[in-house]
Amino acid sequence: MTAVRTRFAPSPTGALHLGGLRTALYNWLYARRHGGEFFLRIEDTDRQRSSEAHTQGLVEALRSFGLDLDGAPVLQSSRVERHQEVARELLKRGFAYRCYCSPDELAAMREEQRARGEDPRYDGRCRERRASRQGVDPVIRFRRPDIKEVVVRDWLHGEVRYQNSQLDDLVLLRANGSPTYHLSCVADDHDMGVRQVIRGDDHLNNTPRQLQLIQALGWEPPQYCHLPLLLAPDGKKLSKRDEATDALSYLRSGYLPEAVLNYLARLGWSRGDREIFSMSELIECFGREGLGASASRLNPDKLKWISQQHMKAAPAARLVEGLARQLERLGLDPEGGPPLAAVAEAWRERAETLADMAEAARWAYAAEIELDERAARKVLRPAAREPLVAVREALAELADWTAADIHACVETVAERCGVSFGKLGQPLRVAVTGGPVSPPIDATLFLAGRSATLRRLDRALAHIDKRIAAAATPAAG
RNA sequence: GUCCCCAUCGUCUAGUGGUUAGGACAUCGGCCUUUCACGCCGGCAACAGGGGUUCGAAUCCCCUUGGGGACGCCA
Repeated sequence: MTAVRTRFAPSPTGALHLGGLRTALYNWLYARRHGGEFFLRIEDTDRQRSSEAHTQGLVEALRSFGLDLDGAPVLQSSRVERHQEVARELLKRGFAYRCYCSPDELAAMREEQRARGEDPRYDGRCRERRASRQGVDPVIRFRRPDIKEVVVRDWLHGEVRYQNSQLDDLVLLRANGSPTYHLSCVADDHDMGVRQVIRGDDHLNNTPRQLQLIQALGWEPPQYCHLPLLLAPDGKKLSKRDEATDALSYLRSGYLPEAVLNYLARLGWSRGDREIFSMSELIECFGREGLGASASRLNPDKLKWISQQHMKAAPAARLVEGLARQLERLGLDPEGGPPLAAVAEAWRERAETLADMAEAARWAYAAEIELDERAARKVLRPAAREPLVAVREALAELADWTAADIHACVETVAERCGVSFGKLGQPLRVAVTGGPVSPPIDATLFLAGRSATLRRLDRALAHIDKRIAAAATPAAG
């Protein structure tokens, strides 16, 4: 049995984006599924574009989604000495050489190649060079081995063959001595003991080069799995500028992390007809057999549905925690209103996200509500006055403010006034919540609390009276 | 341009030579109902095109088309 050690290796040049999160998830799931280890490596060898803030952001983002790491994150930049050592080793053993070509010279070379209709690639002009060039710091180039083809074995793509002639002598160390991607990636994976490299499809073409390097170093290559890319809903490439690609934005908008992960897992992976997975079920079920090879588009509607399914199943405590955060975002104070757990229970089946939940529960926490004009016009009409007055009285005298008692009370009043439950319930709902939509009326009044209920009923009654008065006075004009 | 990858309902997908091509989201009807939602029942909807192989292809092979990726002293 092979040991399982996976890693997620993003470069800290921006926030964690959805595609990256999915790659991280698959690596994490595979490791957890097989009792292996999952590492995070920050590929920050390009100091220009990397930032400390982004590194922190990536670490925190993974934590927010519950993808726990084995060991501390590895900063690639902290390993340059090791990379240089590997490069020197290659140099010593003749697998690499110093190249004195200037960037301008290389650009000119590529241009000529293109003009001649050839593929632009380094022609190896420094391969046999002995002498150094005055005042020029050389780069170290890998000496591509002289074999006819390289075969990449991939979980998803099977055997992918590359003609050696398509590969060229890649730069291992820059003129300033810093390592480039291929070198550091290969060296780090080896040193970290990574056995499964699960990464985006955009790396498939890099793999033959890395394989050659690994071979020259006499190391054991890892298993490869190149995942298809994620596309925007319109089928276009996911743009980094798009807000919807920032993984954390989904948490901010009130999606449960496990819902986002469930959704992402199912984009490119399946297990029969099953759609909903808890995190532990995901770990239990995840496997390479279920992986698909074609790119998939993001579908916000499906995400919402999955989110709702998770809202229905989530432990109350998780909902409460998230709801508190969302209420805070809306500037509402949970202290003044009903218990969050009660609100969460009332809405877990009718909110797609925690943000929806908070927004829908606004009336339960806001000091005052605003009457929805349409709803008020429709149900707060003169005919509703009498039943509302009656129910107000009955509610004021109710011994216990419980949902069951409220229900009985409303039912009794409706009967006494000769109207259906709904005919009384809807005006009541609009009076108390301001709008036409809320949980069942008994739960709604219970959540609003007695004093707010009575106060708002009085206001609604006043509203109706104003209407009656307006109708009595001939309209001007 | 060269190389590489991919291709089943609008979307996510099941399917691995013989199925009425299944499920889910969305959508459209209906039921339930105190509003909304949940839930339940039902409808619409797909094998990109063309060649092979085979008694038989969504499944295997080739070509075309379409989409994506890679061709850096970026990662």
